[in-house]
Amino acid sequence: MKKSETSPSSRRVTITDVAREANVSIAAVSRAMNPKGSSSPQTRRHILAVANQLGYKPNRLARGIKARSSLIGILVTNFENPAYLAILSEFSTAIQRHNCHTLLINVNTGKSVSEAVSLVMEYHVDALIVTSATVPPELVEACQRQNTPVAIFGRNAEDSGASVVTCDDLAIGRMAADHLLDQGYQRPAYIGASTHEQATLNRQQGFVARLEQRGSRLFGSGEGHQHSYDAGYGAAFELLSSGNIAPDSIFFFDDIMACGGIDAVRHEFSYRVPEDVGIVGVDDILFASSKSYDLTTICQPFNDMVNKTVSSLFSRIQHPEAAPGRTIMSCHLIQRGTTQRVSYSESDSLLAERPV
Amino acid sequence: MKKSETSPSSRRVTITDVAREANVSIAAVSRAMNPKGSSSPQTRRHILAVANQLGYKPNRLARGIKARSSLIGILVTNFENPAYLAILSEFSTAIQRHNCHTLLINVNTGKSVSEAVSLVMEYHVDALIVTSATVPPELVEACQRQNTPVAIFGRNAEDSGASVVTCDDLAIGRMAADHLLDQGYQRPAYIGASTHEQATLNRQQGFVARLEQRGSRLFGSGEGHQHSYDAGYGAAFELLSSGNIAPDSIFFFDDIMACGGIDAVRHEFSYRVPEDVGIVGVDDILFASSKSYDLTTICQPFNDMVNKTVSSLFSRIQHPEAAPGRTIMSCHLIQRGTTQRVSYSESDSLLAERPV
DNA sequence: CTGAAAGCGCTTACAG
DNA sequence: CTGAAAGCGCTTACAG
Repeated sequence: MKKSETSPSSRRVTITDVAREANVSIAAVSRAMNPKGSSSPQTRRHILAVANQLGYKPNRLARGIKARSSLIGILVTNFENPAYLAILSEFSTAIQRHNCHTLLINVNTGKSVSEAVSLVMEYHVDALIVTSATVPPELVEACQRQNTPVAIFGRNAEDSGASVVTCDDLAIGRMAADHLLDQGYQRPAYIGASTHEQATLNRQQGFVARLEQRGSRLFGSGEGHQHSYDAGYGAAFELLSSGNIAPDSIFFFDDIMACGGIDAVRHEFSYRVPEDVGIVGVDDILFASSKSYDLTTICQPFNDMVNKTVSSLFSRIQHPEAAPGRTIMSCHLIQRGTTQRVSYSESDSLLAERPV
Repeated sequence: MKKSETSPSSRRVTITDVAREANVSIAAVSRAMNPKGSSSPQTRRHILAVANQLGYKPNRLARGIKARSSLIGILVTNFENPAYLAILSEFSTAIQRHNCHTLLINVNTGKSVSEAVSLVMEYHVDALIVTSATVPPELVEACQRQNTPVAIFGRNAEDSGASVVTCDDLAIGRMAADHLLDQGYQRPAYIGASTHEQATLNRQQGFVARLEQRGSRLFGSGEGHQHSYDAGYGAAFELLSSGNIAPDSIFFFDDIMACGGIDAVRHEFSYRVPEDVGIVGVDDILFASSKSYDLTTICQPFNDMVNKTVSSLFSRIQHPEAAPGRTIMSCHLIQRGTTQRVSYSESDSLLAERPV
């Protein structure tokens, strides 16, 4: 106490200060601070009291050089999709619950995923989470060789060597197809995001396969160039403008695009939703349940996915030899106002007036 | 090369490996890696080549214990406000541009701001950003004594000792009042978020002051309990249900609440927006410019604010003695479809049928 | 410009 | 259970 009282120094209090004040070795302090260090109850109590009194907090950086850093890296690519705010919130909460912290890497900066990975490895993160992007297997392997388990969230990366937690995109596509057909829609279309993404292709594939399986087929498709409202709006506009066969329903890659699509349908063409055009999205973002959109959507259990990702990572930190697992979670469809049709008579349709 | 080739070890390559391979001291390597270390051009070139070949990346944790950590802590409290996804994205981008990284702390976890601060200090972050929350001045001072400059983003914290970058909430309130009055609305109301927040009170105060200054007054107010769609919906519902004087326009604390409000107005009461009820929000979130909401809003220049915050922090890292500055940015109103009225005749109003 | 050495704050075998 | 010592990977005066 005396020392720290009199010195107006800006020095942080270190383990040495605590050791001096408590009349023990720094090793003793280290052990007392660490739950699994051996320390007699009295000594530990005393040391902890002194540490507390001095306001001592271990320097995590110094600790990290020998032991673990308590840092979990998270690579985020999807800053346009509103769903990711909740996902990020859930991730940081889960990570903090494990007494670790989140090193956030924004991969939008024109930085490639590989660069981002190598960057984050400089901090010796204890684990690495990659959201909605794939990572070259060599890279994953390189991380794991350095005892850094990797998890891929929201992408069904086969043979990645990483833990994978995601939903089955084929199943999502089938679910959308079933629902639209069940509701009586007859000319379903698909609007995906970038065709560079496997997820876009997989949802389309599942969608188309199920349509054909039930004797229907795909009545058009479009592509946005990002996961955004504008992209969905634009793609829907183009799809419905093209003179050919007008679809009577659209399955969108995600909700944010679907919201753009709904607005294009309503405001550019004055078609009614769901009577003239049915809409299905994916994600159940906040605005999907708003009165204005009231969007039928396929809901991925994001919170469960996040928690599964984090817990699997921490168990791999404990058991480094364990093989990375794959978890495919199941989604469920939430029916809302954009797909109520069932007993809808074709003759009521505005679209029916157009040459089909 | 020979060593690293033959050893299948998972050891990371360290400065020692590079020194050995390049036949120089580790000090030489350290200097060569550091732009401001003195190193002859040839030596540096050679060392860098070897380092590169070996795939050497300095361990930032080890570096951080003597030098700076290159970590910037960011405390986030607003994971419900969609605007924060873009803000977070911009922050991480700006920080990465400075070759630093983002330590994200979620303060929603029931963790108080003070706890979060002390936590982040264990990582010896080079600077600390606090978004939309205030920090006790003692805490700020404690950080700055340890050479960690603090910035407060989006809250007008007077005498905080921290750098402050925000907008003037009083001015925002006045701007909303002027606009509603200019558009011919006569019974403006205010719906804020938690009354515990100074920002809520300040916007209301500016709003009311300007109304009265122009010979009008506040026709009711409400409170959501969070910054959320549901809170806005609920508060608007209550406000319009209460039998007294029905407001003909509502200024909401932020856009996400305003969107809830619009939907309540339209779907619970079948009032028309903007004819019966005008709506103004704040933030210009993505959905504010959607066709469905088309919300008049007061736009804070978030990107400029973020960049100003980051650059001011980095300049304080360079010049620790410099006094923290205050930057009050100016907002602008974006007029959209929720407030077009001007020449609107009172007799057309649905609301006029109610006893006023 | 360069190397040897001390040191940053912590952890972890190793003896006792 | 405890202390002395070595070590983690790096940086930074200090001599040369």
